[in-house]
Amino acid sequence: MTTFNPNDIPSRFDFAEAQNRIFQMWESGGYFEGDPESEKPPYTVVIPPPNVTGALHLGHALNNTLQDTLIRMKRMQGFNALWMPGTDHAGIATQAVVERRLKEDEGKTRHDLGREALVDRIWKWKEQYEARILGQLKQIGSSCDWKRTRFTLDDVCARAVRHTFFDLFQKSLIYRGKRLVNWDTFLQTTVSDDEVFSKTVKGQFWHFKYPVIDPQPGEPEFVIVATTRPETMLGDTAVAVHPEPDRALDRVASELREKLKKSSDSEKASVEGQLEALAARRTDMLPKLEQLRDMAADGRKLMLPLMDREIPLVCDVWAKPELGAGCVKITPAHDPNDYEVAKRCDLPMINIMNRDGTLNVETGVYSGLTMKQARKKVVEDLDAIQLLKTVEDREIELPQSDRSKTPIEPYLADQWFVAMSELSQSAIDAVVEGQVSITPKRYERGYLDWLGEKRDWPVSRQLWWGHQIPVWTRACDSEAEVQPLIEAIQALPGFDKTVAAIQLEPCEETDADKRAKLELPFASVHVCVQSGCEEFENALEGMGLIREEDVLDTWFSSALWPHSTLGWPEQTPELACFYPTSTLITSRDIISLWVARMVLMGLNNCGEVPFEKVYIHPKIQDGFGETMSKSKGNGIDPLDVIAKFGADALRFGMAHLCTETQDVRLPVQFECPHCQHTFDQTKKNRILPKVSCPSCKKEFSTQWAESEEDRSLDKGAVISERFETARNFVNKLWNASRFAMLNLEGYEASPISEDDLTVEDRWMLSRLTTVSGNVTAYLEDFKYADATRELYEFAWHQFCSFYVEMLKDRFADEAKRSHAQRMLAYSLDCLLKLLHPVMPFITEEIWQNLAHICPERGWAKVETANRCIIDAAWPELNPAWRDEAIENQFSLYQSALSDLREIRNSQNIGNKKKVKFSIKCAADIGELLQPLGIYFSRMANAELVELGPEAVAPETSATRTTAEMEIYVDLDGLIDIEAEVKRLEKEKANLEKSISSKQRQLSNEKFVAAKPDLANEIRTSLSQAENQLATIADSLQKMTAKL
RNA sequence: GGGCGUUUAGCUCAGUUGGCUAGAGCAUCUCGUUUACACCGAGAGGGUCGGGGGUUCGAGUCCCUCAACGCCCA
Repeated sequence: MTTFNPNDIPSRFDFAEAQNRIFQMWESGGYFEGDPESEKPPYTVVIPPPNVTGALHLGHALNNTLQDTLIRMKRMQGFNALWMPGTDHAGIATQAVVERRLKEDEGKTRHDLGREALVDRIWKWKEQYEARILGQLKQIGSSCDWKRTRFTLDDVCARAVRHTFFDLFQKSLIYRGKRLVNWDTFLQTTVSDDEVFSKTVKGQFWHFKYPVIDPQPGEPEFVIVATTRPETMLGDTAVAVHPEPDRALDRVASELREKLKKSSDSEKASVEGQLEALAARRTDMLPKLEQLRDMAADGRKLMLPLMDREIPLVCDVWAKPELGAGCVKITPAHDPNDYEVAKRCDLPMINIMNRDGTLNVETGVYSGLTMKQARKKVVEDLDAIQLLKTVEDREIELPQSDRSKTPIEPYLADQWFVAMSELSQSAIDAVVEGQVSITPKRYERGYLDWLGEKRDWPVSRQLWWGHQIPVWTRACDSEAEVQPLIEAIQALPGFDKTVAAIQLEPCEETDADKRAKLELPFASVHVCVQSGCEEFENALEGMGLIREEDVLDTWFSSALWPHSTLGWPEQTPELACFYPTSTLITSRDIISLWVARMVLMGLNNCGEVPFEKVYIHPKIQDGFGETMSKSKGNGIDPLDVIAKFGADALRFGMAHLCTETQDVRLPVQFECPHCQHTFDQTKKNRILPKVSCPSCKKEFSTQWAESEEDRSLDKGAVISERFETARNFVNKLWNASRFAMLNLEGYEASPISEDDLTVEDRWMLSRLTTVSGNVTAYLEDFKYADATRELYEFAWHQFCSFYVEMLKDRFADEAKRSHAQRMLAYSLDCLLKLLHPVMPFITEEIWQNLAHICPERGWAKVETANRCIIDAAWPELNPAWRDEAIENQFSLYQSALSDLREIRNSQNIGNKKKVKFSIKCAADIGELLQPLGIYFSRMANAELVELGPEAVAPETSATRTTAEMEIYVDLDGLIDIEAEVKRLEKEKANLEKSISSKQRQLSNEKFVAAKPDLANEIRTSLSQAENQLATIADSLQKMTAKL
């Protein structure tokens, strides 16, 4: 071990070297570990598990910085802190990545591999990427208890999932039903709504004629319907007309008139045109629409062409009388709106599609065709029998799968649902009654509204990667089969209510003939099996029950995260100690998907809310106000920021941006790998595979580089200059500490008596007390920006710029040296601790360096410093040290100092030239300033020659005034009269403005009557300002005379 | 379409319950290497607080309205 020598400390913090070393020291020292046996009060945070596939982005950096800052403060405050880490298996996202890779590298689909082999591959992928993402979190400095790292698909979580599913199944809160899903025919899976994007494409709008069966005299022989998807007509089960076409047209017209009032001139013509068209329509079409409505009411039926199926004419508001023919064909199994109509009108739903997107047996001769082929044939066939009326070109919105980039087909499928009514209510109550608080409070509303809808939660996903649903099913063709089957199951060895639960799902189709035709069973028997009962599962399979292939929605396992990670359903010591957790920190887009579901699952499984507080942090956008994403090319990799600025700067920058109301805008720059020049990213250059540096003109590659040539170029980092401030602050702190250590030679710890404290010592103690109190309160309230602003201001502009500067004089004085050293060590100690939660690495490094010279610290009481800052005690200073009088005294000094410096600047007097000055002020003010008078010399190279009521202005002087003082700088032989006159004139104008505004206020009788105290304050400051004005006017006159 | 939020200096943001001449960082300009730090120090310039209306003795702050932008849910 080398001996520590402060002279060896470099002038810059080598964060790249220190970060890994320090992190390993913490981790191997067990500092991150929560102890379930501890006597200390617990404080728990569970990480929002990042997707295993994803690389870390700045949103993660922000999210984890905030969690780490909080958990580090709590750890220092003496809590038994546990930050629970882990990753999410992220169902479709992960499977899609691996499948795409399989396709690209080997030209295979998942079906070529089979379920087991594919899942095996995904696990391997997961191992690789999980290590990467956890490594990234560690680089940020996250003090998670890494030994406890969980994965939503590992054994512990799987047991919790299975246990929960079984419990809900048994309570009949899980059931199977039909639902229209977004079907990706390429991946052959459902896709959630947020994985569907809409694309505008050129398409056609076909108008068909459906014959009316037995039209009454005067009634039309055909009904016209229009569609952009002709092939879906094979699954039509009705045609709808509006029940009140007259009123519907009126409403549209009145909406248009409203719009006309508001619209600009350019829009007016188009709206007026629409109104006219509507009026014409009312004349032409309304009688026909009303007739159709009456026909529907009368039970008229239509003949569905090509299929020769009778379908009803129904009334429903989904039909839009203002559009097309005013009638709409209803295909319940393949259109979300039609699905709703079918539910309202009790229509049959005919599924016409196979899982691969081809048409099924329901479509007769069209069976086996793709949608595209079927479209062509349907149109041709209709045309052949003269039922195709017209075709028009039109732009249509086509839903696409975000994963496979292929069109989405709406599809009716068997799905498992969680019944939400009771569960939602419990989660609503938890927030309404205050067991869970959400910060900022405005997010409560979205949470409550979403839960209030109590929509059942579809939890099946047609994937292979995930928790396979633990239900075994057998279809029974007749009623007679059901009871014997159930009895046989109950008679199986080991059957027990704790092992298996049975549900009977009768077929929706009650007509036996139809069931036979559609090959539907009479009923399905579902058996849910608890975990760890493989023999029973085998027995079920022996009886012909087949396990459900679908897996659960990822959010199902995420919903259990706060308790599953602690070992539930086992009653582990961890669960007893750390549940409910304390705080959850996450982003707003998953409040309903994740936060709400955790609350209701926590209540269901544990009987207690999963966390007491939820903090929703801002989202990060680029300089254009767009969300950052890899697909836009504007995503900043936190590791690039760490490489350039250091982890502490990244963290401080993040926390500094984290304000209450605003999302965070972070202008994005490229950094040239050749010359390190940084320049703004634009919407143009951020999508290029290579960019040339405007400074050195050399080219570098970006994330888009694909060609061999582009990829051979060095890659440019995507960063943000916004972290410079934080990096500079890190450097400032580093150098202030370096200075301290260079001056602490011969340090001896011993208590300082209160009587020996100087004014500046008392000021520092007062400031430390105030700042530590504020920072603590801010962090407890999630006011990260306020906390970091306070620390920045204090550390830089008070501790460094004043206290350390003043200590320099005291170090030079042998008699004062030892005392000054002790005060410096003490205040630096406090400052480091306050900064540690936000800037853990540099504070740990300085802390341990400091320990080499000052192992014992403190002013009133001396104690041996903790070995590591990470678990040093959080500063809790005696509130009695807050001293407003001292802080005011200090600000007098500061304002005098800044006036002196301003005079130096405006008079262009070099720093090396010593000046003399006087301060004229009341006697009591003079007494306050006296002890600080010596510091004018160091900080402004100015000598205070006279102080007090008797002070007079020298013959040639520059004058400044404050409310309490007049400052005269003797400028004999130095003065730039013109500059001084200019300055005085400006000052005079300012004062006059201020005075007249005060006078105006005071002459306002209502104001003086309403706020007498405030009026008095203004009177005082008015008289001060008038005095200042008199002084300035006097000086101005003298100076002008010399011109 | 419904809900939430934002609009303050060239840029990114603060601005408590309405109250004295609206603040910070970066950028710009001027000066400066005095025993920590040029990733530094001192100073300066720069804002009719998105538009309009209202309440009030007094509005960046409260209310109404319009506009633009962002997010969430349909």
